[in-house]
Amino acid sequence: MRPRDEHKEQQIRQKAIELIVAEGLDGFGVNKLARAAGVSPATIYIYHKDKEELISSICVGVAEKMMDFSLQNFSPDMDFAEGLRVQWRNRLEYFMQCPLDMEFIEIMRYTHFYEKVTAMLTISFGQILGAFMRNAEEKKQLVPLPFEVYWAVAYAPLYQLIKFHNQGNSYVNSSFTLDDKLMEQTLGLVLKALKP
Amino acid sequence: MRPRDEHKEQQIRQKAIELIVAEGLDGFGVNKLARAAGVSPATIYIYHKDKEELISSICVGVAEKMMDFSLQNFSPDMDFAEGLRVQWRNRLEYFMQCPLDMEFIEIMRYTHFYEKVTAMLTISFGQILGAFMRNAEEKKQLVPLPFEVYWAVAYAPLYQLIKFHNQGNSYVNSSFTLDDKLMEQTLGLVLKALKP
DNA sequence: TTTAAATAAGCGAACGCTCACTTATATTTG
DNA sequence: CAAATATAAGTGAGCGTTCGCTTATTTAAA
Repeated sequence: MRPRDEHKEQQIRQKAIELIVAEGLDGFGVNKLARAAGVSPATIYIYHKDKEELISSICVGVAEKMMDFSLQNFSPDMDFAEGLRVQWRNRLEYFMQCPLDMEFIEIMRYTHFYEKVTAMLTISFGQILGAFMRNAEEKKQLVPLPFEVYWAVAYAPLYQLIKFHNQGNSYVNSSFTLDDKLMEQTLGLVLKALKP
Repeated sequence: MRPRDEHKEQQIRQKAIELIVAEGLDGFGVNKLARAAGVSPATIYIYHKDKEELISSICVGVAEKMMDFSLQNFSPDMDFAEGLRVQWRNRLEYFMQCPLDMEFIEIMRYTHFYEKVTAMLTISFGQILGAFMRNAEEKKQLVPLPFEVYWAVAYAPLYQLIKFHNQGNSYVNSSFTLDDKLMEQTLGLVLKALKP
């Protein structure tokens, strides 16, 4: 039996992300991908049932990687300010290291492919971060809040900054670069909002 | 000369939004749209140069409508807390009245079609809200901040709540509905973060 | 150790179908 | 009639997917 060339599957996944980020979900095609990855269209169908499953599996793969990354050096028992800072740092570092992954996920977020990702995140992410929130509340380091309100205040600002950075400008400034100082300044405001 | 049936153009725009929200940008086609709107494909090309321009113009139209709506009863001279509350209320009301528009814009946000919208928003939105921010700073009702940091803290949480509402759940709760009380609670936290 | 059968990877070419878009024709107004 | 709208019926291009075949590797009988 001829063994798989793992490099080929890697190429397929990598080029798929690049193509979708560059040209969007429309404009992405299996034949185009095959040409870009240097394989035959038929080869793609050895690894994936169809186009749907191909995109889905890449989506879930990237999301898993991102989740693992953002929980590095993090524990739900941490003090609130410290734990939130670790997560902000992790997300920022991931986005700096893998900007393509980040853009890819943003594109997928509003497609039906993302439902599977949400299901996964709910299980792994939700449990850990739910515990983190409850612990912080018990230690009186966080005002008691519905989870959604907490999440919206605690994380949405960071993602918005990353969005501004990715598009390179905001509604008033014609250029914008996110750095550590800006992140700390924003995190400071968020902590001010959430601390009792 | 035979006059245009304006109802047809309206139908085309409305059904295009419905189709894209229901099936995503891929899965959206001119022939499908024609069938849904009850016109011939060729009729669409009387009103629009090509598919690109069709989507673009709908996108800009919706964004303009949304922007006008969110600036109702608002002036850059308003007190900070009051002005921010008016904007949050307007956005929430718009989203309650036109949930399809909101989902449509969210889908378009990460496509190249959105560049024209960003350009438009930068001019109209950015100037008014930039002025609002500077005024609030001068009145000592808002801590001095880079515009992007201000925007991320002031608006991103609301959009995140709307996102949770649209998808009907969050990472820990299996159902979520955004209402006035939750909005006020979140706005309270945001104001706490931004006030000196 | 040799070698042929077995098996899965991999490929180029093409299939059927849908796509964005056009053409030829009819309809409806001033 | 003149002129613009509206349409039914296309068009070629490109899509996802499959087919018939070759290649690389393992297995195991001779």
